[in-house]
Amino acid sequence: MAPAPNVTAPTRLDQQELRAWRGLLRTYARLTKALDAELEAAHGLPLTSYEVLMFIADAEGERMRMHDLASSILLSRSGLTRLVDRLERDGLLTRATCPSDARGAFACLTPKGRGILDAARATHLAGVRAMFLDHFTAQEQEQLGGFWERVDVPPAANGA
Amino acid sequence: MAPAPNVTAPTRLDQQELRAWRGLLRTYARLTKALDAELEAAHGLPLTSYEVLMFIADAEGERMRMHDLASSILLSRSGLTRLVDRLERDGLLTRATCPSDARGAFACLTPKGRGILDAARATHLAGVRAMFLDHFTAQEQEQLGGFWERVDVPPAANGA
DNA sequence: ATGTAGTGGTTGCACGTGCAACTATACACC
DNA sequence: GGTGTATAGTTGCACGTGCAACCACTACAT
Repeated sequence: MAPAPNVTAPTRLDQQELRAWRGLLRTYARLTKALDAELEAAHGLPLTSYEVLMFIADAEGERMRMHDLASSILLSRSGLTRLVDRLERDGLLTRATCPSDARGAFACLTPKGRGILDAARATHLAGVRAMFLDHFTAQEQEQLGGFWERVDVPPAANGA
Repeated sequence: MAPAPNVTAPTRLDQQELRAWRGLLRTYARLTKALDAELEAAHGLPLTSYEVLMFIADAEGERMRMHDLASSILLSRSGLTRLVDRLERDGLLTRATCPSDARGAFACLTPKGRGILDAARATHLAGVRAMFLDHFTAQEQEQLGGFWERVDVPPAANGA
């Protein structure tokens, strides 16, 4: 009912803003829920556990410092501690103290962890593609990547 | 429909897939966390509570059925029950039984709830714009909306 | 009317998470 | 060498959430 979609109502989101924003929320919620369920069903592995294993597997020496791990998977350090506890209990990884810094601890992938991860990775990537990536052309994926980068400026500083 | 990028490594995401996918995860995590903190700091209102109030406020008669509310904000029904408990305790809304169906309950906005919501809405929308929407042109927002719609086909059926 | 299935909402319980406090180690400075 | 500050990781605690079981009511069939 208005010629100017954006300017009319600063106290409301207009139609396209709404679609862009709530779509993101919806998509994230649905995808992560579905992918988590899929992974859990196929390998008894929650999504967060998968992410930990994946990051470690792709790191040099198949081990990572707790701190780096926490920031990689966007989890608090305490949250990671418990998560690693569980994974260690299940034999998917072990802790090792860091030789150069006695404060630090490594989380190291075990062969069992590697095995489960390899299987889970196939499932998960297929899921990510089927539910998300395959809906876009290569060019659109590129574009999406650029979109995220734009948004990802931490505090201020929108470098013109 | 691309000659190469996708096909190379089925067991890994290629660079652009990675950017498109992990960017989504990152963006969602960062934005919701920041927006939640902002809202909490400014009005003592967690993001989920805000969403409940917002949906109710925009509904006819400023009231909504629990079930509809739950699906709107992507929360389990039990989760919503507790959330509404809290909001009711804080006087932001009240429950009312449905006259036409005695099983049903309405969640109704109170004047206090309306007041807080109005204030919170300004904060939140400004945040959403500053952190997200303003990084895109109107056309790009439109495009994003289309992207989400594509992904949002529930099970199969990718209607050509 | 009476029974049966289905739906709306709430409760018991367990789980994953974050925050703040704490311990242990590293590093800078005097 | 000793003191103070920062950092790595873990623990106590409380909170929000989902699942499954449950109750209340409706709708429909007999």
